[in-house]
Amino acid sequence: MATRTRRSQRRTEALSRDRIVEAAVELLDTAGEGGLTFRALTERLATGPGAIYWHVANKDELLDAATDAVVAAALAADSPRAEPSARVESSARAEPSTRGESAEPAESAESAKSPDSPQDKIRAIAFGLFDAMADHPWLPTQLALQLSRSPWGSVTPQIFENIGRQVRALGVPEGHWFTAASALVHYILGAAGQNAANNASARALAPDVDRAEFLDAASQAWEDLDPDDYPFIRAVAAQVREHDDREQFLAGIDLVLTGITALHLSGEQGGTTPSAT
Amino acid sequence: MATRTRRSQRRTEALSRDRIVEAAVELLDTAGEGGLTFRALTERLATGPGAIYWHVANKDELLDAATDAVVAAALAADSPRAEPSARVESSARAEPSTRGESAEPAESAESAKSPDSPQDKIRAIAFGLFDAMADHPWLPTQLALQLSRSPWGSVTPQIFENIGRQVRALGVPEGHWFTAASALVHYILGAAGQNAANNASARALAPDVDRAEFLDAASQAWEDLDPDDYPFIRAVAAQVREHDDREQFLAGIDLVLTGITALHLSGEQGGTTPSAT
DNA sequence: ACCTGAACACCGTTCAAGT
DNA sequence: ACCTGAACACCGTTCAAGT
Repeated sequence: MATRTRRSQRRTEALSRDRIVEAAVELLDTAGEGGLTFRALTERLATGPGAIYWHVANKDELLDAATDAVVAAALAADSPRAEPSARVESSARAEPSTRGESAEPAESAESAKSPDSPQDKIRAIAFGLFDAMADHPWLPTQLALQLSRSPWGSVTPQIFENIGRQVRALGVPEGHWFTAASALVHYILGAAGQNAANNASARALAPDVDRAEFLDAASQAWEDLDPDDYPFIRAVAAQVREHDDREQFLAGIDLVLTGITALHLSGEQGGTTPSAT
Repeated sequence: MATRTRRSQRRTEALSRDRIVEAAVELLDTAGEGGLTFRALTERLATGPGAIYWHVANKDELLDAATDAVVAAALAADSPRAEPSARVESSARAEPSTRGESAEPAESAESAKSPDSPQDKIRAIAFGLFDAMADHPWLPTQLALQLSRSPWGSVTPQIFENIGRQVRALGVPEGHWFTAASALVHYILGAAGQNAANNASARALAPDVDRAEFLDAASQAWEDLDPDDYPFIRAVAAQVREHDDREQFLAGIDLVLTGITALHLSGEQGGTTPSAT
């Protein structure tokens, strides 16, 4: 059942790489990672496999292109105007604690009260990716796969560059640029991906229950672990349940930002690498 | 050529789940991610597919078991005696800068000079995973896949628990346990995986050149990017080339540790989550 | 309880042939 | 230049049958 063939458009608009990628994203969104096959794709696009292979080298390239497109859209979205909590929908209470709480998060000397400080821009980028992963549950996996296929593929540099510019704007000494940007990128990708995976799993376990209810099921799995083997996890399980995902995510970012600021407050002459530059 | 069937053992020892997992790991190590097929497995174990399916539900479960085994070994290795730089081989110079440099990395009040401070233990766990990924290039990918399949699968809790205990030992207030442990785990997994991917790709590009030479090729790819679109990446590319991977990895960990310490120096009453515990 | 191996359904990819 | 669609090689998984 289901799988309504929306092929009613009757051969309008010729096939193109962009249309194929677009169809691939739709297929991934609706049918999941396993739903993207060349047969499903040919059916949706009303062609044969050969037509697709004329525009795209192979499936990996297609997946990379789909990943690229979604990430690029996420990075572009927060560029004009940062809308950090625009999508917060059900958790509007995230706003008050979103700002200036948690251990004075690293406000740099100069651009502290500016509406778009580097910190704010970093948070905006992070939430852009966070939301993209929530919208496209296959993104984290594909991101990881592409990263291991070709670490200098198009996506990683995109993210790294965007974060890196803000790190530089933060006033971090050049010797620490790579370390600081890496720490941010890895945290953002990892935490956002983890969160997306949590949501996907919870949704799978309990298809149509309320958010609160499935969060219950999620941390329940942690609480079911043997208390002798996993005392720490058991201890944080309850904590996790009570917390808003976005709030938690933001707290982690601010933690890393704090570390970065502490770094460049300490020594200008390149701490970790005495022999560098 | 190659593919020497080491099946000369002549049907000794019966089939078991452990033997299958062991064979799977060997296959993954030698033939890569695509090399693990049920046909290759049956050949190596001299049985039929049915025999394997009696011990293992499906391929995903087999991959999960292989991942579990390798991660468990990595986590167990640093438990008795921390040997942080035991494998450093070519980069012995990592030692002097490994300690107490870079922005005073978070030495907690009490157990500061102890041979096995929580910080040291965290670093040991991190390098255990770092080395495991270097030995098993398929690990990062499988780790990511398992994470998105079932976030509460056996591996994540293992890592989280190990790191978490040290976070607690660090004196972090309970309200920040999850945030601190998350930041560490995500950085460690992300950075170690990225590094492993870099090595794998460089090895693929230049099969048997020296380390220095392939690092060249690696950062070369970054330097080839359009300077107008990627000014930041171009700027750090040279920096990356000159740095030792393990040193860089450690610097990131210390950065996060610094952020964590700053966190709990600021306020004991649970910064991010006013309503928590 | 544990293993065999032929068979099935499905998938990515190719390619001679058309327009 | 762009598309068609039958065909190929390969893979995960099943299952009736053996011991």
